[in-house]
Amino acid sequence: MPGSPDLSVLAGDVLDVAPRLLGAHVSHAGVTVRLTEVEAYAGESDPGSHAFRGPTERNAVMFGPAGFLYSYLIYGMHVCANVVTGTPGTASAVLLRAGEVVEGIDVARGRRPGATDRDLARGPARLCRALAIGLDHGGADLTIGPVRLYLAPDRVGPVATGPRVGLRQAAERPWRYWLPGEPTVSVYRPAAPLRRRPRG
DNA sequence: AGGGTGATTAGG
DNA sequence: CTAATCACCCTC
Repeated sequence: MPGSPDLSVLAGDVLDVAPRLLGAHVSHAGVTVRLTEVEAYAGESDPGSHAFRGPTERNAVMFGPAGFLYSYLIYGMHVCANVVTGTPGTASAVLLRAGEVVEGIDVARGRRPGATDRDLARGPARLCRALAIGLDHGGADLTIGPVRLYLAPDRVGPVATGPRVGLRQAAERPWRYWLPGEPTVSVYRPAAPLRRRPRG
């Protein structure tokens, strides 16, 4: 259910905004997902962020105003989606890591053959697949569409935090946020160490 | 536990 | 141009 279409809260600090996105709804092309897990990326001050080394063609939208979509291709196969936050110049964003399909589940099933309902949007690339979010949607205004974001009108209960998934840089920052107890929260191994440690 | 896949980026 | 890297998912 749509909350407020006013996304001005996204202009705040990304560490405040990220947990507020839990419980928000993302809608596109017949499917709606309720977010259960996100990660904060703090732009040029964050070694884990795509914007750490400054503006490039790919990350340009992150340097713009809040409320736009940053989508990118990872490992030659998968698309991941972020909501741009903060004020122009800050380049911060929130990665949409997982959610529960609350609308259009038959459509989502068709896009994720073989997946269980729990896994339909469990993981950032799976979430994009279930929602049919592609690279073309990068730069889209989330208040106008086609991809729409509806913030949760009220507080959503307890929020858990922990290290972000899959990063080798700044892996210790506890900037992953999720709704504890939700079955749709993604679970993946931490990033592999650069070199194997000597046995011990 | 291991492999697929191709854009993006820095550097010569 | 080359080579390294990569905010992942699937299958074995």
